[in-house]
Amino acid sequence: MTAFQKLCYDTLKHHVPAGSVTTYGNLAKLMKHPKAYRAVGTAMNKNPNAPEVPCHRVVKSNGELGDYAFGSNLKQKRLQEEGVQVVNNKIVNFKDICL
DNA sequence: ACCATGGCCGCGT
DNA sequence: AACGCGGCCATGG
Repeated sequence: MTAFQKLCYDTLKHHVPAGSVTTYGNLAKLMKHPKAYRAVGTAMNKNPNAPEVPCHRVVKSNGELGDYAFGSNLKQKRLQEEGVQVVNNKIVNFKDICL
């Protein structure tokens, strides 16, 4: 496990509660690596222990689900179980629940 | 050390 | 509103 990955997982775990979501780009900013959003996706893909580490709460900047290591269908399921509405592969009220 | 690839982003057309 | 395109950066071969 690299330091960068640990930073991703910790930041995510501490900054994004159930019921809300964030984006790869935003998570990168929170880590003080504003331009590493792409690398964040790579890290999420490695995804050590989901859903312990809530990588399913990280979505695209346009409100679409984005991908998921275990299938975007499962990502949607996980989100809905936390009360996040998803319709047509997009987050409902994205602007309101995105940090 | 080099190259390619990805759970991406924003801008321009 | 839908593409295309270049930029960015950690990983793996």
